[in-house]
Amino acid sequence: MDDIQDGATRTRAGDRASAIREALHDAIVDRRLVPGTKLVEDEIGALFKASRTVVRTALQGLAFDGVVTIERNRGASVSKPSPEEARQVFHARRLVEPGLAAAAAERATAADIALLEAHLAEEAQTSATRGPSARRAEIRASGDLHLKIAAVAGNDLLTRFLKELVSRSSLVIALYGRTTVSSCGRDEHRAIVDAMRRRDARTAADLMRHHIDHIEADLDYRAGDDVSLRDIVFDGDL
Amino acid sequence: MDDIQDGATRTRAGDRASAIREALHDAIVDRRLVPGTKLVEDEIGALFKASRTVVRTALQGLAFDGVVTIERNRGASVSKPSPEEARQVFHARRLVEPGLAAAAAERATAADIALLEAHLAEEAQTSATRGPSARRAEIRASGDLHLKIAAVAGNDLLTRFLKELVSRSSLVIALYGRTTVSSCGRDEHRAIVDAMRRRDARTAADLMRHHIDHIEADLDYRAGDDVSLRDIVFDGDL
DNA sequence: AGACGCAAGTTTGTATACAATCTGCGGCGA
DNA sequence: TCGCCGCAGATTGTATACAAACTTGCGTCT
Repeated sequence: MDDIQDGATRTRAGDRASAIREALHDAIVDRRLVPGTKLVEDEIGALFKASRTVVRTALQGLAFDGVVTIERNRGASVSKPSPEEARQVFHARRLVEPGLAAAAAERATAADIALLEAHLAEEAQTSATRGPSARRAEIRASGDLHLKIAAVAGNDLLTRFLKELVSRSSLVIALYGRTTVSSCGRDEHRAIVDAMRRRDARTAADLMRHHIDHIEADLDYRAGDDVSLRDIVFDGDL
Repeated sequence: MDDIQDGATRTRAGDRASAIREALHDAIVDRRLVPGTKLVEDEIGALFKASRTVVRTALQGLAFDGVVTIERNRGASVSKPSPEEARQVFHARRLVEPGLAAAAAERATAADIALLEAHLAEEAQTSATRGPSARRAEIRASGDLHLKIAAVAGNDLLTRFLKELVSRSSLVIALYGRTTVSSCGRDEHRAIVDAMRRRDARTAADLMRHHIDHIEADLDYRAGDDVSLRDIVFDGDL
């Protein structure tokens, strides 16, 4: 918890709580803050030069996003989704995203497609680069495409919900991901966008479904299926 | 804003913010608080004998649920979804609920079915009763069945999301509903539960889709498509 | 008479003070 | 030596005080 301030989208002053919230949110989905990290109100307040009052509202907002967990009298920490929660995240994505992809395929304008293609190009570029910050950019970009598709579909509620799902996915992958990244294959992304350009809603939905299956296939949920502890202590893989 | 305190599920002391939040949430979906009502922090604080601090967190929570809108320096008020938002709510429900119904049909145990049937019985009873409070109970119950089905499907994330959608639907119906209630036909509810007992996921999903269509068909989105005012003043229906 | 502007009152935004709770360490006793 | 009790530090929960912003109504000027 050191180089966070930088990432803050220095939004208009006045909504400082939102600024802090976004900065922390970014740090979490980027995995600069790993699951389990304690988030002490005073520390964050000092970091952003804000009183505990505004830090608190920021943390509460993150708790609603599901990326932070608040326990009474225990404070806030970066969420550690259980395997069960992780499964539910992907179940929800399988249920929602194909429909979103189909809707996007039907509604996409030329400008929308251009935006998505630009995103693919950017993905290709960062994946060529090496280094930890490039890798972070890659992780983030892979989730961003899903959000951009949702935006094209044009339903703000579903977009917000998917944003939550993608954020949680980032935590899940951090905890249970086998390979550190790879996962969100760029080829699959390209295929989905291609289907959209062809206005092929059915195919876009199918490709999206498989894509999500592939992401989840890279996970290994054995890591304390109940509340862990027993498995962790006596198995010792981790 | 008078007889709210009563409805408060006097939950365990300690989480007073949640108690206030639930009480207000109930009051809103019950339409005891109509869209547009201003929610002043001091008033609510006096009502619940709590400081503005806890009232604030409660209101922020409701804002995340989407049933309350907070404008900077303007305070909180019960949300007034625009026709566009209303359409998005039902679009989201059409996308999510059939899949939820299918999942519920596959997973439902005998106990689950019994619970849903009990709910149907209760619905039948309250719909026989007259009076405003019975009508309120009916409105609430009709939404509750959808949530119970989601609970059977066993995905907490989707259940939470649907809870938000149902709450917003209540506001939408309050604003754009043609008939005051009727809408959520009990017959359709029964048919859905029947399909679940038969483990007929496909039919359950189809019935749910049609059911949602029927609910939305009872709406009339012409009612100030932009920001109203002009229409309201010069049309005078209301 | 109408419009503009100022000032009082109301309401929210933020900071800070105090109380309650939890955590960890050290001493005491078996 | 091990375990339990209790105190001290740290951290959160709640209340309150003060500052900033908005709203409203009145008075004055044109």
